[in-house]
Amino acid sequence: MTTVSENDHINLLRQHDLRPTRQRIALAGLLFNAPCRHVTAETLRAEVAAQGIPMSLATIYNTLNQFSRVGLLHEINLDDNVRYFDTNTDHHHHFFDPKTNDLIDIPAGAIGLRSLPEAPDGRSVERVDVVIRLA
Amino acid sequence: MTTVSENDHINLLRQHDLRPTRQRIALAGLLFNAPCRHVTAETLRAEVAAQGIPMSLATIYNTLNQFSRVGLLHEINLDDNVRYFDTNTDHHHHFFDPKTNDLIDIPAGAIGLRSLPEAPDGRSVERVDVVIRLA
DNA sequence: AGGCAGTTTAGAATAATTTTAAATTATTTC
DNA sequence: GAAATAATTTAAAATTATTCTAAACTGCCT
Repeated sequence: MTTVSENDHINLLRQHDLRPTRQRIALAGLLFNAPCRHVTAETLRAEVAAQGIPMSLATIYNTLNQFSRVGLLHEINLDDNVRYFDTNTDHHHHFFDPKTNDLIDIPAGAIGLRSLPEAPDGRSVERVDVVIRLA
Repeated sequence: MTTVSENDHINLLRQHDLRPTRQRIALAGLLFNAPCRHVTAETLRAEVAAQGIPMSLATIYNTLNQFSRVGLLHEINLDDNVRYFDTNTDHHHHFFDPKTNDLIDIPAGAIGLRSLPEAPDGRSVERVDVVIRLA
């Protein structure tokens, strides 16, 4: 009864020193089967519930944070004070629709940044994030 | 006892259909005397307290939201789930230091954006926000 | 199978913000 | 200028998102 992608996810978890527990495998299944997803703890909880998988909200938060920490997810903060998690961990940018809170990925190469200002004093640039807000 | 800048702030408030109450005048004084400030409800509350002005936290939140609504402030959301308010309402970008949560303004002209992707279907671009995250 | 460490869980705790309804204060009217 | 009116402020409760706690559970190693 163990599907192919389930085994992939078990390996993925092991590679990141995360025990492949039932709930982590289920969440990996929801997150990593589609190519690029944007979820919050609540949207993910709704999906989990829709599949009838029993899981506490604390586990969803813990798992999102763990996946983030090991680099399987990327965290984004937008207007509403809710954490979004993006399964696309490549460097990229976003369209954001403030009406629906929808996010759409933009590959890093699709936006050309010319003439970035110097970082202050001894600091360096870690990353440049562009959000194109839609009307 | 009414200072020049206080009268300016009273006019500013009136221009935006906000009654010049004691607390709105005090907050305008703290916010709009310096050229460009980044505050949160809590940092502003600390300043208010330091000046010995009695004011409830709810009023600070209400006022920040009202100033924002009429365009006197601009709201920014960053890593920590706290709302920042920027007294610079021109279109501009930011350096952000995740260690200290400091924000530094970057004038819009200092960043050249080439080749923005098309907005999806019938949507249009409202604004482009660039955050340069420092390490 | 047994034991241990890592996980999950329900529920309490925390943090940021908003709401409520009563008290206060700025404006309007006389 | 004082009374009436409507907007504002306030303390406290409510709400929302998230984290923490300590007990129960489960994967893993032998």
